[in-house]
Amino acid sequence: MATNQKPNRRSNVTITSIAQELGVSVATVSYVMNGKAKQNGISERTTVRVRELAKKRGYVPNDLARSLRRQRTQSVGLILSDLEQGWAHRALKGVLSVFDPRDYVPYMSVHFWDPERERRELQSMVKRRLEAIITVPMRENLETYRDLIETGIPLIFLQDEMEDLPESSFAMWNAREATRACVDHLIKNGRRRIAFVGADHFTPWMKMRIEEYKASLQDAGIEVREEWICLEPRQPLRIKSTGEYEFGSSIRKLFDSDAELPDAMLAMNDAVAMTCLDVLQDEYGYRVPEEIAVMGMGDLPQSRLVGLSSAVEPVEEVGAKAAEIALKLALSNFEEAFHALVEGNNLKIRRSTEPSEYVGATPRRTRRRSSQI
Amino acid sequence: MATNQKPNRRSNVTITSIAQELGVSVATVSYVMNGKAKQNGISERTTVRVRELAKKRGYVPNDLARSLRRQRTQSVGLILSDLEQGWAHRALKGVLSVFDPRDYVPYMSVHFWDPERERRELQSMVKRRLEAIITVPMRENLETYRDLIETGIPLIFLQDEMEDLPESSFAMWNAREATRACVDHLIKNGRRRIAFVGADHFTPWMKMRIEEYKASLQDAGIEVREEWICLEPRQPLRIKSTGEYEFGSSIRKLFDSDAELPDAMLAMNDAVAMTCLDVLQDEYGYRVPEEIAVMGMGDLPQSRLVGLSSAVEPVEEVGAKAAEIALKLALSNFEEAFHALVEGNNLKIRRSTEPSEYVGATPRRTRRRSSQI
DNA sequence: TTGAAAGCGCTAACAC
DNA sequence: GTGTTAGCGCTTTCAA
Repeated sequence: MATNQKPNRRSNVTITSIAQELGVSVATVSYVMNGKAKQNGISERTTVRVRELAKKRGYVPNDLARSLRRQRTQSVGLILSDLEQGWAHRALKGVLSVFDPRDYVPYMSVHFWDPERERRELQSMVKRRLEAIITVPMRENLETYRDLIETGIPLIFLQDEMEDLPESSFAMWNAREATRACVDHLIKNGRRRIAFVGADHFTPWMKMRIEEYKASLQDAGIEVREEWICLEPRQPLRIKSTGEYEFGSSIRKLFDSDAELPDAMLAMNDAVAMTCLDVLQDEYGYRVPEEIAVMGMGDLPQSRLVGLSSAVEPVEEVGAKAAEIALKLALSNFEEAFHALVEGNNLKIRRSTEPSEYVGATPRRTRRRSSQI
Repeated sequence: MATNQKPNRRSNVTITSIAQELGVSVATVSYVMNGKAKQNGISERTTVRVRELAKKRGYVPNDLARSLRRQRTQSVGLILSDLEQGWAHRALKGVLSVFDPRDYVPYMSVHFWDPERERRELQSMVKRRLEAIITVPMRENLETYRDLIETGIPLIFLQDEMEDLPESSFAMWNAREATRACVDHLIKNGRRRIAFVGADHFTPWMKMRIEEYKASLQDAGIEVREEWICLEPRQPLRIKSTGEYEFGSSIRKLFDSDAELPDAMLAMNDAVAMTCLDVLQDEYGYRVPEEIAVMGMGDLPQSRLVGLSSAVEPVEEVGAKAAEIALKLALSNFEEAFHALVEGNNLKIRRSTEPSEYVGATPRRTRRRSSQI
C-alpha cells in the first residue's frame, strides 16, 4: 500500500507490550491496571513497576477491547430531541447526576425531530452495544421501538410516553397539577375567558394538559368553550433554525373570527407561549397582560427574559428518573416497566400575567402589522 | 453465581452463529454483511441465504469488535461547553453536515465549564479510541491538552483557540469585522459614547473583540476611554442553572461612578448583552434604546425575543470547519495544524438599537430597584 | 505470587 | 466460490 490508512498513530502501548517489557504476564498488568492487584496477590514491587512503566509509556486502556471481553459497555444511549431551548441542558444534568457516581457514561445524540435520524441513531447505539437507550419518543418510530424492545435492549422514553407501547418505561413531568395551578392563577388574576393553545398531535402529554385545562375550568364553574382551544396543525413544536416559529395559524384563526375573544391564553409550553406573545403583540397590537394575559408551561431560561409567566418543569428530576430506570433495567434480567411521573407545580409569575396590571380591557379587533424578524 | 450479572440479554447472534446455522464460514457472513459479497466472489444464492437468516435472527453487527479489529472507530469526540444557549444546537448541525455523508459519528459530551469534568471526558474518549477530539477549550486544561497532543490524537478547538498551543488546530468565528460593524452601526445611530462590556479572562476571542472595538472607535475619530471598557471579573459567561446571570458588577461599577456615562453598550456576546438590558432597565431604570443602546454579538435565538440587536455568528460553519479539520487530521499521518477563522459580519438590528428611537437623552442617575427574578 | 490460555466478535490475508 | 486462521486488546479462570 502506498498510502497508509491507519488513522491511529497513537500509542500502540497495550498491556501486552507493558507485560513484555517488564517480563511479567499480561494478567499481572491487567490486575494492576484495574486496581485488583491486591486481591490477586500481586506483590507491591511488581505493582509499582507496572504502574510506573504504564505511566511512562502513556498507556491508556482500550475500552473497546474491555467492553467486548466483559460484554458490557457501562454506557447507555441518550437521544435528545434538540438543543435549542435549554431543556436538554437540564435533562442531561439530571441524567449525569445518577450516571456519574455509578461510573456509567451517556452516549448522547440528537434526533432533531427527524424520525429517520432517530432510527439511524438507535441502530448505531445497538451496534455499539449500549446497555439501555433513553430517547425522546416520536410516534413515527413506533415500529422501530417495538423492534428494539423485541431485541431485549431496555428502552426508556423521556419527556413523554408512548401509548401504543404500554409495557415500555418512561419518565416525564406530570403536568396535571401544574396545569391546574396555571388556570387557577389566571382565574385569581381576574380572567374568565381563558383560552388554551396546543397542538393537534394528541400525544399523552398534550392530552393531559388539555384534559386538566378543561377540568380546572369546570371545577371553577367556568364553561369550557371549544372555540377557545386552539390546536395548531402539523408540527408546531418545531422551531426553524432561523429562530422563527412555524406557529400561530390557530391563534390567528381565533382572533380573526367572530368569536368572543379570550382575555387569557394558556399555552402548552413556553415556546408556544412566546409565539403567542409575538402574534398577539406584534401582529395584533394587543397589550399583554392588560388586555390579554399569556402563560406558558415548562419555564425555559428565556421565559424570564421576556417576562413570561410559566409553570416550572422539574426537568433535572425527569432526567434523573429516566437514568435510574435505565440502570435498573440494564442491570436486571427481568423485563419490567417503570413509569415515572414527576410531580411539580411551582409557578413563576412574571409580567405576562402580573396580577396588578390587569385592567379588564377587552381586546380590540385591530390587526396592526404582520410579524417580522 | 446466584445473580447473573450479565446485563445484556440481547441477541447473542453473531456472524459465527449465523455461519454455523447456515453451514458456511464466518468470512462469508462477514463479507455479506459488509456488502463485500460480490468482490469476494460469494454467490448470489449464498448472499441471499445469509441476508435472510441475519434478518430473521435479528443480527446486529458488533461495532466494538469491528472497531477493535479494524483499529478505527469512525467516530470523533465532540465536547461542548453547555447546552443552554442554542449555540450547541447550531454547532452540532454543522458538525453533522460533514460527518453524516462520510459515515463518521460524533461522540458528544458536555463539560459544563468544569475542567475536571472535561478531563474525565477526554480520558474516556481516548479510552474509546476516538479518532479525533473537538472541544471548546478551557485554559485550565492547557496541560491536559498538551498531554493529549503528545499521544498523537488530533485535537481541534472549537469556538476559541489556545494561544499557548500555537501548533494546535481550531475553528472559530473571526469576529473582527463583526465587531467593527457593530461599532459602526452604533456610531451611525448617533452614538458617540460607546462602552464595551467584556470579561477579564483575556482569551483570544475576547482580545480580538476588544482590540477591534478600540480600533473601530479610533478609525472613526472617537477617543477610546478605558473607563468605558467594563471587564467583568471571574467567570461572567456562566449562567446559573436558576437562569440568573452571575454578572453585572462591572456595569454597576461604571454606572455608580462619577464617570461620564455612555450612550451605548457593545457586549462581548448576547448573554452578556441581555444582562446589560436587565441591569440597565430593571435596576437603573434607563430606557433602551432611547437613553442607552445595547448591542450583543453572536445572535442567540432568544435575542430576537427580547429585541436585542446583534451580529450573527456563523455557528454552523464553525462546527462544520471543526469537523472537516478533525477528519483531515484523523485520516492523515502528518502532524499538521489547521486554523479556520470563519468570517461573518451580518447584523440583526432590533429594538435595542433601533435608529429611529434614539433621542439623544443622557442617562439619569437614578437607581430604581434591584434585580429580581 | 504469578503465568498460561481461552475467547469476546469481527476482519482480511491467504489457501484451497 | 468458500473456508481457515491469525489476530485486535482485554478479562478471568485455572494451574503452577
